[in-house]
Amino acid sequence: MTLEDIAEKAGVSRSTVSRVINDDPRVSKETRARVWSVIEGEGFVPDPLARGMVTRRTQVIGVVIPTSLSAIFRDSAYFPTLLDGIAKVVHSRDYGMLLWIAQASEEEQLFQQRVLKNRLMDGMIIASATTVNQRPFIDHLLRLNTPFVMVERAVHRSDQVSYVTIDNLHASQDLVSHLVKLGYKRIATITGNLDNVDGQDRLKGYQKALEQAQIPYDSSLVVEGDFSSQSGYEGMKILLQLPCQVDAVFAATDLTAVGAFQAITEVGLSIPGDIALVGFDDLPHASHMTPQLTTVWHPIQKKGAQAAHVLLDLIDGTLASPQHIQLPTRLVIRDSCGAVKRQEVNYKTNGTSLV
Amino acid sequence: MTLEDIAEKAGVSRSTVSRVINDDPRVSKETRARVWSVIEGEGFVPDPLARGMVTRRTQVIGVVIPTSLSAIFRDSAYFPTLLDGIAKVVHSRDYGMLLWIAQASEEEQLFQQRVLKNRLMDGMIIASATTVNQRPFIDHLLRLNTPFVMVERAVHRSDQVSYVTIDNLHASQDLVSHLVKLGYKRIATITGNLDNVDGQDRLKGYQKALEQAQIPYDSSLVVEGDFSSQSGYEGMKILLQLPCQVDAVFAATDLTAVGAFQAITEVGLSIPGDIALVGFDDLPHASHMTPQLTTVWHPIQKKGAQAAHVLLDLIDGTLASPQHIQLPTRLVIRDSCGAVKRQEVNYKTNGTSLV
DNA sequence: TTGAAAGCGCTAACAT
DNA sequence: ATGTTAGCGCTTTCAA
Repeated sequence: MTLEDIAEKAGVSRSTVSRVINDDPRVSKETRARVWSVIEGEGFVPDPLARGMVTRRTQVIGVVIPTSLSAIFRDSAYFPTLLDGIAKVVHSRDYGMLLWIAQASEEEQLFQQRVLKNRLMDGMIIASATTVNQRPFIDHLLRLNTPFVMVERAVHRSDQVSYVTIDNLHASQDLVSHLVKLGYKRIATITGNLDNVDGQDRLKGYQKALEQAQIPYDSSLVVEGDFSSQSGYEGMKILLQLPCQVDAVFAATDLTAVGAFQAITEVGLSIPGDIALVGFDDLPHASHMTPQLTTVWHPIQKKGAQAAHVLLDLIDGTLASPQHIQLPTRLVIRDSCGAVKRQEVNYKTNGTSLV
Repeated sequence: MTLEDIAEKAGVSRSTVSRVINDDPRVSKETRARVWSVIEGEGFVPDPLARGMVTRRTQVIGVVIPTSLSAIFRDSAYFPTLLDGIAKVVHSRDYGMLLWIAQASEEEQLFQQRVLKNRLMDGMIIASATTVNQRPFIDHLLRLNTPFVMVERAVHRSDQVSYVTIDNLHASQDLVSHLVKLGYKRIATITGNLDNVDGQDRLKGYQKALEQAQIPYDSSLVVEGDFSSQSGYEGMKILLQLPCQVDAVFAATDLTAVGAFQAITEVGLSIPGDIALVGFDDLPHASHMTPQLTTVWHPIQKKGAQAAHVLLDLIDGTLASPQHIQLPTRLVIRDSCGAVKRQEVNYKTNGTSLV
């Protein structure tokens, strides 16, 4: 079934059918109605390949989840939530979504090549990247003039790159300041992946909070993790061995907090009695734990949705690059920081908006 | 950059370049080498649209996550793990993956139409469906002769449909039989979505285990859920109100078990002391809980990988539909069923293979 | 072993 | 308001 077939059945030329399909005003009411009825009757859908060939548009965008973080994809609700937000917008604007998930075993470069080689995409969303490896990738995209949006603060060529993010630094700073205010003295942190801007900024926030409270920075209280729960578990083991007793821990993500939680529980210590624990993200994990986790909520789904909107607008030409969007976050105080005792707290009712 | 450009630079015709790219043997060694060097030198990649236009192949498959379960997508590691398995194979076989996630608010029919309308896919993987709504969808796919694979036992036109699944019925039966053997008398279940075959089969397994143990079936011990943790929470609340004391609960998925866990903990009861709790899936949740959850492990990632292989083979013509593949499962006995006390158990060392 | 030419199904410029 | 025509960049006959 082609345009030609429809044209014949409707007694018009194929250009007229094309015009009807593309809502070209230069078609009479009667013709339009007649053609539409044939199209509907036959259940005709124009071939996207043929159409793409001439318009140079595929109505497909790519969503890239790179090596460094694809393992986290499975264990945390972060990426699925982000994808959900992206999908919502992408589908409503009649686009498809080509998903690229890097394999753990694979060279990052090979992965990038595979993605870059695919010419089916009108643009792409980069759902996280390392500050080092993103460079050649981004340079390539810029050179090809492919529209793209990052879902974190761009550090490389940031003046030319669009992104949607949150203020990781200040959100973390406020979270750690909250611990300071509660009287904790030996506050440790298990960081995220420090190749990643989000990880870097969360560490900076921790440092700033201590600095502001005039607590001297102690590098032995900083353990490098990678956003995974395993790194939380192992990081916490290290912190528990320290001669000086740690009294509070900031895990760079809720998933990491889950790992730390397990390590703390295993040695028979209690939260927050012996050690306070806070996370970041407000994933479902956070409210399913006992005690419930104090954390930073941020609009993950909306982040995805915004990124999709920006990308699609960039593709449409409605918007010009670069767009730098920062979404608000919120400190969610629950039980694990020791601020509230024996009382259910839910961010919906108790959230303190800080941004 | 087109074939023509390469052809000119290499001093051959565009058909020859096409032959080189497609590994046609009818090209001399010398010509082949010369053409390749130009291709590489220019970083040329043939346009997939133009190519697809003539071959009727896009090197893209669709992965469909329908309405009924897209909410779960965010909260459970199930779909991400499945996607990871699919991606692994799909990418290694040089295919792309168009992801279709239904929106909660959206009509199921509209969603199906959107997916069906996209003619960019060579085939699709249906990652779960309701037994009712899958019918028109599957009929349509069959009519169009589109290759597709389901990731659950097909009930509609199963003789013509390929699928990759596990034996939900016997796995559940063995799990509940395990509870019976431990001496539990009033075993309840919070089911999965009963519109879904996996949910149905897990309930049937529960019923069979009781029947085999000659425990009379009590419908008040069966609460209908939908795979979500919230349904576990709410279902457990109902079970806790029952006049007769429930002593064990089979949640149709680990996520549901997490919800039930919370409800049990909230009223001050202990697991497994007061109530035993078992789940299904062996998601990361299961081993992160305290006590760790007794559950059924199944190869989710492999299920995705197999489905992808079958689909790609179907597209290649290497395989003929229908393929019915059943993957093995394993009962994972941990602490929450009360079989083991104060001792760490990991399925890697203690898993009892049942299939 | 290579080249010339037709054509996949559509859009868009041009003609009427 | 509608039809005619020329491609988009490939693969694939058919000829040589």
